[in-house]
Amino acid sequence: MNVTLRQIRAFIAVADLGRFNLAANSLGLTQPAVSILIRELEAEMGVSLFDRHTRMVSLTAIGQEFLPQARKVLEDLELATRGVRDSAALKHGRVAVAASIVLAATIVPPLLARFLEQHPGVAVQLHDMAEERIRMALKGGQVDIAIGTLVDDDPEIKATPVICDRLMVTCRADHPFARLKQVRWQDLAKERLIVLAAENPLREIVERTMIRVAPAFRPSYEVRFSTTAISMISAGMGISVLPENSRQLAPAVHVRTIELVEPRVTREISILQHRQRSLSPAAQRLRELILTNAAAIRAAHLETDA
Amino acid sequence: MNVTLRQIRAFIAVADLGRFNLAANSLGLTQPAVSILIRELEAEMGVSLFDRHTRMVSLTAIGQEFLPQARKVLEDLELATRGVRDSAALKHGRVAVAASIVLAATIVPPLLARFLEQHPGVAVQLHDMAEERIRMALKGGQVDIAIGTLVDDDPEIKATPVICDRLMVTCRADHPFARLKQVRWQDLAKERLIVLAAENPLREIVERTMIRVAPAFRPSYEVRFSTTAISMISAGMGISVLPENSRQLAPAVHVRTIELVEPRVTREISILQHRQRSLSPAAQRLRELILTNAAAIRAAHLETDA
DNA sequence: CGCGACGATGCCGCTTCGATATGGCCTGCG
DNA sequence: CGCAGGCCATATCGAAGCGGCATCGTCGCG
Repeated sequence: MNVTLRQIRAFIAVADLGRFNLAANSLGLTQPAVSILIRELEAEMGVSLFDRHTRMVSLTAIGQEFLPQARKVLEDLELATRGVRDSAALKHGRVAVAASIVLAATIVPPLLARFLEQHPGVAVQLHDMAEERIRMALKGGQVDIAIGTLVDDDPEIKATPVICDRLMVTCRADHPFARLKQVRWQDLAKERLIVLAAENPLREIVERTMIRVAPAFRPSYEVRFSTTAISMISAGMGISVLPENSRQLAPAVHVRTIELVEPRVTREISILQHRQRSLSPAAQRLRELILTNAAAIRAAHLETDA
Repeated sequence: MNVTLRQIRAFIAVADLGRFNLAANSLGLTQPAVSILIRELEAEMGVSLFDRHTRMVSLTAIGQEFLPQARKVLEDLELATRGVRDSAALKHGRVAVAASIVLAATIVPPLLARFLEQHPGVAVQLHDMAEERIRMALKGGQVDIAIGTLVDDDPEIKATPVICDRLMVTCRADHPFARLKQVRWQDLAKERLIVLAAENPLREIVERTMIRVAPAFRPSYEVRFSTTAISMISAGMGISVLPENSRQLAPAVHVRTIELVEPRVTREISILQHRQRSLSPAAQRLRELILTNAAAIRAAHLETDA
């Protein structure tokens, strides 16, 4: 059994048009070609599908039964391929992107907004999650791409750097630091420092650096979310070391961010993706958009805050 | 747009088997051929459907989306063509059916008549044969289906019950029994009983029952065919226990059938078929027709006789 | 570090497909 | 009643598509 699509297309055309040569025309073939296609199909099925009167052809009972089914097969195929093509063309499709809570609240939304503007048919899901969970979400396939920091190299995950995020001191406007242009890490040793919970990759970075300039130093508070840290700063409970981006989370009036030097510490924010899995067209496009726009968008944001 | 069935078949095979060369094997092609088919399909759609890691291939998100739809198209096509082919077979097929001599003379012919009315092109053969030979005819493939009784279960034969046939006393109109509504088995003990030959399954049933109510009883005559038995009854030589259906064989004026109780004995008449062999469309259709019509036809027959 | 498994690619022969030409049949018209 | 015009079937030939073979590149495993 080897019915071909060409045979079926010919069958439908002849059934619809009632003449072999008309059908041939509509298929861009010649009449003998159609004749042969129909003959093959009939041989395949072991029945004649058309009654050939000299003046025209008409469907046999069996042919009539077969026609709607043949139509449906062709339609379904058409639909399926169009679905795929549309996904490819970003007319629809979906992309799930993960981002740390801070990034999901700062630089990511404008990027997604721009993406959606260009591709309104695509469903975008933003999963904001703790940094440390991103890796698993990528591996598990819950998200297509992620925006975040890769602390240690993972063979399964590919990272493409997008922007560099400086670590800054965040303190209240009435704190002595607030009037300085720069603060050194060792200046932090005398302060009450609010740090993030141990699971957060940022904590690791802060600790590694502090240990070099003030080995005996102990943080005063430990919180899970940057937003909490900022609230505490705002309440005068201490200061914190946070990525530059978090500045956008702070109520601008009460809190200041000051450059932190000796050493300058940056962390790379990258687009993360599973190394083996290829990106869907939508994800692919979003990735490109992020790569080309991220710097600009970030710059714009910091400016408006400053 | 010109997706071909070969491409789709290749796509499904690769998706299922996870390797190009395995898929190629299952399709009866070589690996490069499959490679090209997939490449063409992907080009057609404008997306890659598989991620090729060296060790194996896996579906992309879009591929996963496409797979079930592709499957459905192929399945629908398969179904449609099979439908047509079946219809074709029903147009000029043949079916051989076996039935016991009694059934072949009573309920079977009207069923075949109705079948032929609906499917005039089908050649139907009715093999009337002794009950005990039916099983071999089925196993040997001489007949497609049979109508009869399956005495003991046979693993090779599948039985679908159609109607229940009561055992009745058959006697001449001037016999004392003829005026009764019911006769008990033990009443038979004093009669001259005509029984069927030992090969006939019915004989077994009659004997088993009689032995319980009259252990010492011996039949007076033994014949091979029910028709013979009825002729003998008609000649006043004795009475017999026969299935209700045989009544139709009796010349109505001279012979009566009376209900036989204590116990009521019935035997199931089933459609028999070989368990392994699948039925041809014509046989399949005949089987359905018997199942839906047998009861009605039998009822009609008994009524006209009564 | 080399071997083996797997997919991609290039080349060649064959099958298949379709166009052209032609023939047969029926119908409609003169 | 015969001829002309549609219409489908058949035959032949050329082209293209398809599949097999050989080979290459790559990655993973021992």
